[in-house]
Amino acid sequence: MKIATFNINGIGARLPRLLEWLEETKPDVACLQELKAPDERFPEMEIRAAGYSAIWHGQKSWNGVAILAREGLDLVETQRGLPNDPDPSHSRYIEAAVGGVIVGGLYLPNGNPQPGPKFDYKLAWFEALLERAQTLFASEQPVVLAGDWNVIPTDHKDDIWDARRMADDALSQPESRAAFRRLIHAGWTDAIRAIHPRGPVYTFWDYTMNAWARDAGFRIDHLLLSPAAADRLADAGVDRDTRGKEKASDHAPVWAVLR
DNA sequence: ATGCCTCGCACAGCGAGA
Repeated sequence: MKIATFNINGIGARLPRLLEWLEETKPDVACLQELKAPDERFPEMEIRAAGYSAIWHGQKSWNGVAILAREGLDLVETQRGLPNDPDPSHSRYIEAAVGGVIVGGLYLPNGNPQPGPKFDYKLAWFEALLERAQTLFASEQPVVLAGDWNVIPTDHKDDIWDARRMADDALSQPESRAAFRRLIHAGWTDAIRAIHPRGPVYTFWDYTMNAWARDAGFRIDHLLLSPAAADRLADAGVDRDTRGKEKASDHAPVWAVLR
């Protein structure tokens, strides 16, 4: 089963690219972030015509998450919004049981500028996610937490093209990284690094600064696997080509295959 | 140090993204 995550940066502007990507890469499950649309503007008909059922948690202008499942797979919502979400007005989490796997689709707050209230919110939201992750972990089911985590795990060139340029950014702060690392220490597996232990693997390239052409990117979109899911991990990667197309999102899709 | 670009909203230019 191939599970992907893709921050599309606007379902309205990105729908043609999204449909093209679904057709080309055929994920079984796709977590989407940054719909930037209220529930009633989710293009359910077009998604269904592409061969996918969907659940979504929209919001006007900002945030918004969805989970798509290929026809034939039962998609059963298990959570909408995080329990103990510090600000439920943000639509940042949706979770479903699909194909025997629990899939949590998340859009972690960016947190800039830091320090400040937005960074505090990022850390508070992370705490609520850690609680949910602990509950899911304890279930001993195969679980995949997939999304835009807005955390660059390390300063290594393998995760970021130039750590100094991002030193003051919320994405690379020690507090953000510590929260991410707590999941790794608790036994969650970073699918990309399990398959590609070394070498640059970027998932985001800024629209500005000619970042894509210079490969000035970093890694913030992750799939974290519970032990029962990690035992089945066969492959993982980034659909870099998607970032190079016209009218592309600034994120590329990331995926993992479970046996 | 700032803007570089893009999105949504709404129809100008701004907030937000990362």
